[in-house]
Amino acid sequence: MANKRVLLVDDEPLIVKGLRFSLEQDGYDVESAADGEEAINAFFGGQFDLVLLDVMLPKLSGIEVCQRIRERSTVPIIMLTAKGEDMDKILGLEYGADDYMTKPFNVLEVKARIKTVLRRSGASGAAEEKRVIRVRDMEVNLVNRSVTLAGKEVKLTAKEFDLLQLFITNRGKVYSRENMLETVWKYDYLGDMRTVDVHIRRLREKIERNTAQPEFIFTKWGVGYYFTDKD
Amino acid sequence: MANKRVLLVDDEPLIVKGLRFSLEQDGYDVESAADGEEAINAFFGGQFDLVLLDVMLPKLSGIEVCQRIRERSTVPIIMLTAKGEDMDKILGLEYGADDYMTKPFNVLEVKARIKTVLRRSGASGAAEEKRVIRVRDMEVNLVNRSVTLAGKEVKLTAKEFDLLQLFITNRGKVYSRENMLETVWKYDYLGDMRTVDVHIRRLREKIERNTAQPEFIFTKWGVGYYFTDKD
DNA sequence: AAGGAAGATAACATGCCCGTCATGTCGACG
DNA sequence: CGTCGACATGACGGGCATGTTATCTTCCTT
Repeated sequence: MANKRVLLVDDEPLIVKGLRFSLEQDGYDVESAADGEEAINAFFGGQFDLVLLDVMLPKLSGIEVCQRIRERSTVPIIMLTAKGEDMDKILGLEYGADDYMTKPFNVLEVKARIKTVLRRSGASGAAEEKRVIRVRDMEVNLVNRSVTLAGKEVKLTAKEFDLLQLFITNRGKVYSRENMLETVWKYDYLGDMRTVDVHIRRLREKIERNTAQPEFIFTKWGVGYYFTDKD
Repeated sequence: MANKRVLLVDDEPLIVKGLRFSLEQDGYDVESAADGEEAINAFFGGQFDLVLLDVMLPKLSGIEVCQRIRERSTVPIIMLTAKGEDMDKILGLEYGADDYMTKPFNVLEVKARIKTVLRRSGASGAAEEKRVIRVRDMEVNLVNRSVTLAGKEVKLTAKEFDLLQLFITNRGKVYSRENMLETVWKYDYLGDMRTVDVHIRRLREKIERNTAQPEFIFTKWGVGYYFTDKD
């Protein structure tokens, strides 16, 4: 099946970069536009399954773009709004947006919303993904956000679960710390890289029987971390 | 349309009482059973749209009951498990449960899970409920769990949002403090009633322009609180 | 085998949510 | 109109999630 095509409209290069990277990782085809006019041209010049649309745009505001698109299309639209921006009418869907997200967000959130919106619009297409992932005696329920190890529930914090989800849904893939910060943290996070180490450690303490000899999350020296289901 | 029928199986009267009350409030018909044998008899003696099933039961364990039901029915089943109980196989759905919840839970959670499971099983029946509720210039998005007031986002904590959700989806209904503790708090909460007052206050501070003259959440003297959309 | 870089670990700091308590204020009713 | 009980408010403290820093350990390179 062809990849889903996403039109990403934002004038902040940082956001475009981060989202493009992660969405392409997930098998979306991403086209981007940096202002309202570009967005309109791109949209009507192509075929898209979803539009991610910043509200505050040069030339033509996201709301206007949204309305213009809605005049001729029912494509799912997710609006991106800066915190504190006046969101009247967006949420109420008067302009036809299907969902919105407040900046700053993290990429995992965006991906989750995209899936929800696509599923709701019926255009999901993608085979229904696994809700429960098992690796040996670990079970991760992505709906519940719960984890059991040998049948016993393990309590993870939000970040720990996000990390585990990233790893377990991309087994074998090595993630650098930058990578993880880009995906699991909000995109405006500018803190220390060691933060990742510490979260990995805490996660390991909860899911590994022996943190010195992990069974799930491995260290790739000089690169980052990865998850494996091989013994 | 006829009410959804729920079979509630648990041997702890406190749980049965609390869930029964809240579910009936929401328009479910609730029948209950206190042990495994009763459960089987009740189930095959009637018609149910959903089963809530404690794992630890006298006479016949919840897992056995689940299996027996599955031999002849695909009714949605949500298992209730005590913390730390061995959940192998339950989550993996080997015995055919559709979801599970770890005790202690709060009633709002249970209701949310019930809706999800019913929707998933296609038996939802109920008209798709509103995802966004508007009262004057307040918008509450139950999917996002976000609230805007005159277009500006208001950040609520989990409990604050739960309270608001309870109120706004039952406008005009007066809730006593016991009532709220039963619904929004976990059922084993045994603390002070004043706790409710404080949460109401904090919620008011965020959504009321003037807490002394509320527009949304009113005090019913000697009884409790209620939400109204009237001016 | 030694040294240095990278990772693991421990300890601490901060911020937020939540519950409790003490005190202030208000509303119902005699 | 005064009193008492109920509600509102302010302040405090515990607990948890998260991030930072310092120190120890391990692994790779030479």
